[in-house]
Amino acid sequence: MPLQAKLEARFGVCMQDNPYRQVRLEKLEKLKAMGLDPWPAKATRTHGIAQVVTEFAEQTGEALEAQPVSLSVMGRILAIREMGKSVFMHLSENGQKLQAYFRKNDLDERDPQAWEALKLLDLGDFIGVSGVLMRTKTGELSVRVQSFQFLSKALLPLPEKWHGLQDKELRYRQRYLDLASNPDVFGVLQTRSRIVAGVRRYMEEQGFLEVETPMLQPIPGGATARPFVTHHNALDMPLYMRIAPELYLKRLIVGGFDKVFEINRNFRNEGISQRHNPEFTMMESYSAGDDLRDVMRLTENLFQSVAQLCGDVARPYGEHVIDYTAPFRRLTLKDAIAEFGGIERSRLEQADEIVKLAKEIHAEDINQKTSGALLGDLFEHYAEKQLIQPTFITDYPVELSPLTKNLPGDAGFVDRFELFIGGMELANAYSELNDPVVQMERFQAQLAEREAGNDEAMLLDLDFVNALEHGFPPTGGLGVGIDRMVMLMTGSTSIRDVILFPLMRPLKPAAAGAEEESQPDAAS
RNA sequence: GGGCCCAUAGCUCAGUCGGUAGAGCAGCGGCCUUUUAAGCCGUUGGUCGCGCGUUCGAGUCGCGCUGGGCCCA
Repeated sequence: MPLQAKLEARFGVCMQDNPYRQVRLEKLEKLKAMGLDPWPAKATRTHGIAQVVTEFAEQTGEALEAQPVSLSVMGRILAIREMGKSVFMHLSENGQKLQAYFRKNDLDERDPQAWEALKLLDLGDFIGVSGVLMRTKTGELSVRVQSFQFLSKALLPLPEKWHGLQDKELRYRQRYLDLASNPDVFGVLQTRSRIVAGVRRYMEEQGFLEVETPMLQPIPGGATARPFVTHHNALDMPLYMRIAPELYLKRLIVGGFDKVFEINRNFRNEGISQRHNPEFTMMESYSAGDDLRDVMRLTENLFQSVAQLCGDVARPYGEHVIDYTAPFRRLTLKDAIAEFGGIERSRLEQADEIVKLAKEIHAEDINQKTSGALLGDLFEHYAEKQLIQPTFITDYPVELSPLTKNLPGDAGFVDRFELFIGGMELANAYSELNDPVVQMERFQAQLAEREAGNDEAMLLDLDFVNALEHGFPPTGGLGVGIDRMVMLMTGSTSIRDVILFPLMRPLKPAAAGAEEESQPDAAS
């Protein structure tokens, strides 16, 4: 597929050569000659198509004849079936379809040139139709059109009506065409919006207050990840796109809020995969007075509630059916390694045995890693992908969790869970570390790691420690990956299918133009 | 980062053993006043992703590049 040429044909210098566009430009001229406005400012209508489809779903043809319903709707033309002196079209609006039925006699009654104008309609055009509802022989609800109006003349054709747009690259690059021609895609992304609304409603019902904290941060914190760097001109300082809102949300707890949450984007400068997009959406919450057990209940009830919102607590995903009925299974990290790796549990208590096991799976940098970090590698290798049904993994090594409270009487492990579903990490939660002295020690350990070359290790945020010094109540914190939640709920295997505009590499170094623009800006 | 695969008409896809490129949809011209991927007749449309090579001859074989997909780490 000559993608470059195609996109140039759509956007670039060759656009005038597109024969489809030429034909439509000629139709456009005819329209204008007839005194019609191809792009009027407003559509006059009485109903949305979805409204008509649901409101009159049960009305019989006889009922519609006995008591005629006059209405006006607008939609995009998705199909035209011409039959001599009558024409059928499917109009689409917001993912719903309604048939329009044009008869020459009907149109002629109102406007002698309407039939001629009808022939200037193309697939992809938006029109408004006014008429009466009817049912066809086969029972399809239709508008018998008395008059119609151009609302937008499309100059380029939509993808094929039956197969839609299949090429994944084109689908992601030109999502508007994907949405316009693939009803399933439209449905998934519509469901995403409903899920986000459902999460928000659930959190509010639990007494949480939605807040907004900085996306541009001078010190990126709250997670171990590489940030995107940007620059503030007026202050002449580097700023970082946030990798997590955690440290700011916790400041709000210090400030006296008892239950807060935020649904927003995080940005991590790492690779792209079926489960990773550089910008992704998290719901993060903190509730004062709660510990990890409370957060578990909050989390499992959230997932159950969202699954119900999507239709059923048992939802298919790939070859599995996932049951979101709370409570979810609880399993410690070590028990998970033992269970799924078929490993003697006692070996996981001995540092030298852990090293042996790590060597067996060819873990990286074994010599530089602590036992705790190696346990993390063992878990990833043996257990993660096996965790299909919702499972809380608990008791994480402290090395992997610098912001989490220790388990009582155990300096090596912390009171944290991650929720795994469908082999993916869906949520991450802590009993939040609220001892400022220990927090400072943890930051210093992270700095040491950074010195040793780990550029994902956390940076010291002194103001955050200062906040803790003023008193931070026991708090349960939670982060939920919204994109992955939508993947599970909609049966999508790639995160790109649940993000409207996933990041794509530009086709050519066309960003050259953008660079030229930004440089004088940066210099000013 | 490693491996495998894909790129042919606006879209969806064929293209055999290397012999000057095809279908359906869409478009254009006709016929058809209840069609449903409407149907029937005719017809336009190609930098076979880009480059180099092998060959008398390359969509097809080789190498490189670009973009994408899948699997693995």
